Amino acid sequence: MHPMKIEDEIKQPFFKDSFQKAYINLVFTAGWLGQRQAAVFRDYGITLPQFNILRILRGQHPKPATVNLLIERMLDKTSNASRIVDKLEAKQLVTRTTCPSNRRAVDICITEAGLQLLQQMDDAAVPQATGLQNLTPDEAAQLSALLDKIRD
Amino acid sequence: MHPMKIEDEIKQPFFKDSFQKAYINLVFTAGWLGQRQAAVFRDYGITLPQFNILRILRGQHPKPATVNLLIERMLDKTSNASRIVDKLEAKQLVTRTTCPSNRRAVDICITEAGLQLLQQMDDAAVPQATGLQNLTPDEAAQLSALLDKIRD
DNA sequence: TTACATTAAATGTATGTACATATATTTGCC
DNA sequence: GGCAAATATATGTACATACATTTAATGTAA
Repeated sequence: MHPMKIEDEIKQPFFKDSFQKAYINLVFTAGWLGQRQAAVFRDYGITLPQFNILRILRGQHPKPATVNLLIERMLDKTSNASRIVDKLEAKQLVTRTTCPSNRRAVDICITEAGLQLLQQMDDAAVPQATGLQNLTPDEAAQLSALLDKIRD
Repeated sequence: MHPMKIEDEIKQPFFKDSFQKAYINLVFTAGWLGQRQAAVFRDYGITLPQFNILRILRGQHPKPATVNLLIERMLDKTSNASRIVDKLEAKQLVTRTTCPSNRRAVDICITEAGLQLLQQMDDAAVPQATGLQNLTPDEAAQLSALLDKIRD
């Protein structure tokens, strides 16, 4: 199931124009990458969004983070950080305590177990498996530039 | 909330390398585009996956499609076509009848109302609103080539 | 023809997304 | 102080994803 042009992947012989083709390719490839990543994370008992939140928390450690800070730094701003933290708390990878200085807010901290899990994944070079290995550094930069331009 | 480099979007001042940056940019941009599309579809009472299935069914019309065929042509192969068809059936945009020649399979057809909805969206140039307007045709082709290479 | 594997679709369960709303706390203004 | 607006988080609901399991129909081989 290796090299495949996008036309073959979705069995659509042609596209209206290069814009439609690029769009479909973009959505498809993002899903493709996400699924590969998810498969790796599954071995560690967490999901990609959970991993991303853990990573943010490690960046703050030993300082706590609030839900607001997590949302700010997440890739998907509209997702529900609160419920992702629920799952991490259930796995005892993070702790939740109401912030003493502002009792509306919640201080979220990564636990020792959480840090160990991330370390274990680092050691296995999991985050490096982004799946863009087929590009040269130059091509990766080109890709970033094109994507930035889309959102301008 | 317009031009923003990816560093600003997720408030991460720098990336490990151009691969990590391109990866994060790719996932973020795909989500960004998806959200814009979803907002447009909402006006028509359907979601993006529902729209994609309707489009496939129109391509087959007046021949029916099976669930298997839908999965083959969908962008996300692992999603659950059966349940997306449920929603379309509830809105009477498609019909489901067991295939006479193979009673395991189900013949799915787009209804007149479904065709009219798509026509209405065509007229409003909804599918054209892919959001890649900022690229030149050349850049769109470049983007497609890079994405194909990622999956090689 | 019965028995077993294969195929097509549906269903179950956990997770996440998207958006609206609710609850509690704090802040600012009179 | 008291009250309205703003803020921080949580909850509700609909939809979709991801993957395992189930149900029914078909194919195949002893």
